[in-house]
Amino acid sequence: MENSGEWEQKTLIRELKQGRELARQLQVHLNSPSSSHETRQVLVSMILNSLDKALSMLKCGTGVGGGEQQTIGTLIGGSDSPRSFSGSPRSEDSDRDFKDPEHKDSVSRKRKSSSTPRWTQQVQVCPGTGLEGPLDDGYSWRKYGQKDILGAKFPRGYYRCTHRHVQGCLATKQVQRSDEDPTMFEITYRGRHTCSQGSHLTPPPSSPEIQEPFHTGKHDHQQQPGEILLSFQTGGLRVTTEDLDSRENTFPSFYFPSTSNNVEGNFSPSFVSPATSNWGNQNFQGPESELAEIISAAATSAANSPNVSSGFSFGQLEFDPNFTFDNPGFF
DNA sequence: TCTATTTGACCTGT
DNA sequence: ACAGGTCAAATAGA
Repeated sequence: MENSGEWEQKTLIRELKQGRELARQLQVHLNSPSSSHETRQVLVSMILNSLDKALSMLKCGTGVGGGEQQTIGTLIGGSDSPRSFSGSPRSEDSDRDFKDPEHKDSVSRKRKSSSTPRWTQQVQVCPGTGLEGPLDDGYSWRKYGQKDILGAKFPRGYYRCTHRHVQGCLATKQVQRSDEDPTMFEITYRGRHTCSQGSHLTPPPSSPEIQEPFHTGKHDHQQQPGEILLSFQTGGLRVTTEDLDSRENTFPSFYFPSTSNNVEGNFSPSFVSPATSNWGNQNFQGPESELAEIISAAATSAANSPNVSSGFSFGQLEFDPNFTFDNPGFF
C-alpha cells in the first residue's frame, strides 16, 4: 500500500475525471435523438455516483475502500413488463385497498402475483460502523408487516412505498436478514416506483430497511442524505435475474449502488450475474453497444483502480452477456 | 393529532 | 394444510 493520502487523491481525481467524461457523454446523448431515455438515466446515475463518491472522499477523508457496506443485487425478473405494474391497476394491492367490510370475505387480499417482477439485493453492513441498520436506497418505505419465515432465524420485514396511497406507488420490498451472516440483508424489491420519488434521482430521506426488532432504532428517523453519505458505503453490487423471461427484458427501476446516498437510477436492467468477474471486465457485450460502451468507459476507471470494490460498485456489477439494452420492452 | 410501527388475524398460492 | 403475504386495530412517538 502506498501512502493512503496520495492514493486517495488519485482516486478522487480519477472519480472526478470519470464524472466529467460521463457528463460529456451525456451531453452527446442529449443531442442524439436515437439515444434512449434509459441510457441518459444511466449516465446521470453514473455521474451522480462518481460525484457522490468524490464528495464522500472529501468529507470522510477516508478511502473509499473502507467498504463498510457491501451490496450485492439479484434481479428476479418477472415476465411482466414495467408497464404492467405501473399502469395497470389489476392485481397488486390496489384492488384490496378499498376495504369494504361487507365484501370483506370476498375481497381479495391477493398476494402479489408471482409474475410481478422482483429483484433482490444483498446488502452487507459491517459491524463497528455504529450504523448497522439504515441502508437508504433512496425511497421512503413504510413497514406493513413482519413474519417469521420457516427455516430462517430472523423475521422478514415487509415494506411498501410510503406514497402508496398518495400516488398509488405499488413498490414493495422485503428485508430478510441472513442466517449465517447477520450482517447481511437480503432485500427483495417488487414492483416499480411510480411515485414521483421513484422517477427522480433525488435521494429522499428515510429508509426503514432494517428495523428488525433486534435493532436499535425504532422509527426510520428520516435520515438526511448527508448523514447517510458519511455513514456507509457500498462495496459492490451484483444483479441476477431469476424467474425471468429472458426475452422480455423488462425490469422495474433498479438502484445503482452508490457509495453514499444511494442515487438510484431507473436502470431497468436485466443483467444477469453469475457473479464472477467484474464490471470492468465488460461482461456485457451484447449487441447493443451504446450503453455498454458508456458503462465500459466509466467502469474502466473503477476497474483499473487498485481497489476495485471501491465505492463505485461497478466492481461487482455484471451484465448478462445476452442483455440488450435497447430492448423494445423497455426503452 | 398525526404518522409510523407492531402484531395477530386473515387470505392466497402451492 | 401450510407457509408466506397483507390487513388493520392497537400502540407508540413526535
